[in-house]
Amino acid sequence: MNSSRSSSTEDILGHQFGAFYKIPIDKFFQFALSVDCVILGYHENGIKLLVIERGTEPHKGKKALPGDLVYPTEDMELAANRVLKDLTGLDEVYLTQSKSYGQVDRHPIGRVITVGYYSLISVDRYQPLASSWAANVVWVDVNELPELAFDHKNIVHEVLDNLRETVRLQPIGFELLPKKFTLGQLQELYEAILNTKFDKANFRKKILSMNLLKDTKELQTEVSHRPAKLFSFDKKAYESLLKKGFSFEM
Amino acid sequence: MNSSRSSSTEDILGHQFGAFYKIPIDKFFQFALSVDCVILGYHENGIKLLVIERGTEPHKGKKALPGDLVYPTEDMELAANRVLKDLTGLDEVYLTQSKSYGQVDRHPIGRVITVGYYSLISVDRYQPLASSWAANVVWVDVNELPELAFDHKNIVHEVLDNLRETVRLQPIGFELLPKKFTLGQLQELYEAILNTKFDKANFRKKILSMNLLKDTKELQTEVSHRPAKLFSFDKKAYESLLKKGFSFEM
DNA sequence: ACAAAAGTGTTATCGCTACACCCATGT
DNA sequence: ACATGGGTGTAGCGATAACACTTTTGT
Repeated sequence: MNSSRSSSTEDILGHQFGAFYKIPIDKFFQFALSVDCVILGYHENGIKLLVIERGTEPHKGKKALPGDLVYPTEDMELAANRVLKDLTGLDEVYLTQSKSYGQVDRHPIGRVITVGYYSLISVDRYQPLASSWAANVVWVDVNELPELAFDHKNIVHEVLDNLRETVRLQPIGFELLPKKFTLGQLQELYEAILNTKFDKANFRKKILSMNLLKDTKELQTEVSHRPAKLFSFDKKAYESLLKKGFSFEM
Repeated sequence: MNSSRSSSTEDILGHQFGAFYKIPIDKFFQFALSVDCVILGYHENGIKLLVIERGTEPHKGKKALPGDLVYPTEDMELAANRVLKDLTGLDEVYLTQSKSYGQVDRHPIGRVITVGYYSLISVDRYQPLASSWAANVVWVDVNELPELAFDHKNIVHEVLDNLRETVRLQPIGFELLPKKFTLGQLQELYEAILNTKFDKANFRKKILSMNLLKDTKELQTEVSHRPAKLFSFDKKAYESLLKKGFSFEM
């Protein structure tokens, strides 16, 4: 792709500030790009993060976000999907770009820019792949994070901040639940993310009044109390409401 | 910094997926990194974007976001500040990272990843620098965007979406106004960003009830109607309210 | 019978909307 | 005097918080 790149001192990129006049353009093509995935799930009333244990230096033995270098001819979104798929077996899940991190000294081997991605997955769909590194994968509670390699702690915290904002304004919480869920589960999920308590009656009235949930006519089974109705998120309804100016808010 | 980088096939970075086993690590250090700045101001009841006209190919003659390549030893936030300072003479203004853009084919010269930054400036503080390229700098209304080079239109639109969300949840609108402003100006600003109308009385009651504005005891001058009080944003008050669990919302 | 969580109804209050009205200044 | 935007008060409505209560299942 760039084998024929000019290495003259001309301002080929057209940047206006003269910052790199007289500096060969090749000198700027020294960066590597990686993606790091913040994969979140919901389990046992808590938000859980998928981390791997590093087997090599630097930061050997520490927990880290799953990630990888991006190939020079690979779109970075594709790379993030690749990491996610390799690790969890899942694709077609919620996957969104977060921030980028590029401190000069963040990686000992050279200038590596990393782009954070975050993914919300339904834990019941997750089956760790039977591969050599699967043994190193663990879920940790986001309220009890271990020490993480590189600047991964920053990445996670910024994602969680972002999630707390987004979950209030967009119906993405459902990504963390099974297709069919009870209102109780939904409420507990919101309570876990936002670290609050809601009144049961009021929570139900609010969410049901939005007409975003479809009653599946099924009931919970194998619970030692009154079984709850199972609902599913009605994406079609949401999209048609959006067009009419509806805005989700919790 | 990376002149001593190993080019063995070892998995030096410790990535777990085997994606690049047998591929020399050097092959991954072929990216360039740039920053592109979405510099927004508020003038004549509209949100304005600072663009430059490109003098060189590709996209010669088109309008583009001001940006530059990042030096291999430069932090990208620093690069964004550099671009902003070179162009507007301003520093210490609101400058935040937006998304990154890395489509394989987004730049003809090679694999250039760009990180979008956005900045909110008070137009009354802006003085275009007297430099050779200053003549190519223009403000355009964000509702009447010209064709933009590269994927810059995407960048601008994502920043504006982001701004509309953020301005409702954080008191950043003030960055676009002079230090001292009237409630009328503040209301017009919110109306311009969110593309709505507010009731004057209600807007005032809401914003004043937050106790975030300091009455400067000064009045507007040279207006042909009753002069308005001038307020300033009380950052101290905001920060101490934050600690008590206050959350801004408009 | 009891525990445990599902599910519902009622009331009081708070906040927001809509709208009417007055005020100070320049022309 | 009038035009213009600044600035304020209030009545009514709707959403929400708080809380009590009933229902259905398993043990």
